[in-house]
Amino acid sequence: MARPNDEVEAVLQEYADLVAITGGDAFKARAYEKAARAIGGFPTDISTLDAEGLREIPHVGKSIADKVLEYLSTGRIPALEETRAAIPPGVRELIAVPTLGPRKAMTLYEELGVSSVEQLLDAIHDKKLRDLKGFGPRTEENILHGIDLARKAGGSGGRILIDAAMDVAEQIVAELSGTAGCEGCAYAGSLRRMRETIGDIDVLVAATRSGPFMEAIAALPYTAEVIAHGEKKTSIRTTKGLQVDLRVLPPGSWGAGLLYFTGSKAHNIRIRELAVRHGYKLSEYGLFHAKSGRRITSATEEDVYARLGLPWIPPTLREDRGEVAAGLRDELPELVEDGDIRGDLHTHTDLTDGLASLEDMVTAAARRGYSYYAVTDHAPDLYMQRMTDAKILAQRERVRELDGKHRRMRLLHGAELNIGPDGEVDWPGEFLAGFDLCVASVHSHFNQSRAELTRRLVRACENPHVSVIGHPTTRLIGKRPGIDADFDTVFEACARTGTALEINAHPERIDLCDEDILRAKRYGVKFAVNTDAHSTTHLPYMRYGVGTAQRGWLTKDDIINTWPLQRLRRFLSPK
DNA sequence: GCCGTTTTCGGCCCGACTGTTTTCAGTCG
Repeated sequence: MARPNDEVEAVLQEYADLVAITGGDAFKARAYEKAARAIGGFPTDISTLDAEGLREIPHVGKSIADKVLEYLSTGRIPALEETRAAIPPGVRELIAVPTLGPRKAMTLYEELGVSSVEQLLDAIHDKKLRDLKGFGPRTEENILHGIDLARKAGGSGGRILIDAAMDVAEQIVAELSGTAGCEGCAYAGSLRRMRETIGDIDVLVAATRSGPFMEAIAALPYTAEVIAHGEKKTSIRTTKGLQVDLRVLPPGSWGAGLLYFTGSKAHNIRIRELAVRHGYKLSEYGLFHAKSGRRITSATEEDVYARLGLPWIPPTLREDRGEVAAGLRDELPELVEDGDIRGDLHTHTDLTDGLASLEDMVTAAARRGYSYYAVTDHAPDLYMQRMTDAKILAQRERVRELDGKHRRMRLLHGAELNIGPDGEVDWPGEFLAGFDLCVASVHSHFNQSRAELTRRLVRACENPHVSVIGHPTTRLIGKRPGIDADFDTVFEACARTGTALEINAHPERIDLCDEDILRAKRYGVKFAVNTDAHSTTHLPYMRYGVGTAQRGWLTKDDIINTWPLQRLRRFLSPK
């Protein structure tokens, strides 16, 4: 089930949309949008807050706090229901069509009575849009195209997994970097912030002449369509339906441009407000004096932040979750980095469902420069893996033989236990004691009650041999929601028992996610960033786990697989 | 509707591109 925060976020966002559609005060609509986002991302369960507590959430004032309380106690907000009554639900559906916004949607409804995508298609077919002011033949085409795209994107909201976006972005950056006149090229946007899914890719180029880059991107083999083509910006759609926006900036504007296009939007608004308070104006072209219009700086992100009294803020923190305030106090966390990771603590081989042999996995891991590496194949309770005591003990022999043979990397022999319906795991304590570490994860019975799921995870934490809870929510992005356990209780149990929570770096999982990490950290939990690699090609997924850990404000000390082996072993020893 | 070391009123981030316009509204990020 959705957290109350998510539910209220959706309700407030709906109200914001309806205010915009009905032509209400645009600032009021934005106020509701801001409050919706703030509540959705707020770490505390809002159903536990009173009016005073609610008003401590940014952008939540008296009016919205009252509406939230009303919603939480009655499930209704009269003001919202009145507005709903005036506007059929299908009208709101219209603004989900690209190129259709609240104004056009309302014109369609008022003038033609259109209140669904179906009716809109009929109206276009009957050429009824031709008579409307502001609607021309191209508008019709764009709407038809937009409907088509929205349908193809389906329920995923058109976002793709981070690794797929990263592949495309790195190819494009390589291509444009090699184009003559390129003085800088990088991807920005949500990809640079390492969000778990990516809506579109933003690529920046620093150059004095933009033409060659606009032509280069339009000519890429996987460019299916040029959506917009201008002097400063070109947007294309790839053959896989991914939108890429290319911006070419004067080299002197690089820092301000990179800052602007990295976002997030909420972070940008925050620092622009800061700029205004200093008597400046900040745009993608630089930081300017508001009055004289004279440029102060824009060459690097560091320069721009510094003039606003801030240290450089890592992109993964730029989500308006307090990073600006922390920066002003010089209290930004020293974030974990890729190079801090000393080993991977959750990996598989072809002894169970992995694709590569033990030797190949170990060789590939050593090549990554790890100082230790754990092999954690599935245990017997996942019976399709056909694990036996004899097989895992034989594997242990081979692991011991390989230990230290590859660039002196130390090997840990472990297992990924299955957390059964009652919280039990595969082997009794005396057998588990033979492992260097045990990861324990939920693999089935996802639909138990909240109480059962919670008790199940807590019992696993209480097992003295379980050191890490693997992919704690078991979600698969775009395919399966996470289990409905009371994770605050689970986090508390992890902290109490000294059990680490995994940040599973597989792009389909990213589990825990950034918001869960922020919540868990407040309980004093430790984390393990693991790839759950089933092949050598999965080992590089570590970067997505580290990015997610950064988004959760984690430092080296929070993450057990950045620790020296001795300290790690102490953590892994039976509790 | 929210917010406040210039303000409790009067602001609210800022700019690019498209399509319909002939000076600008709407949408998007």
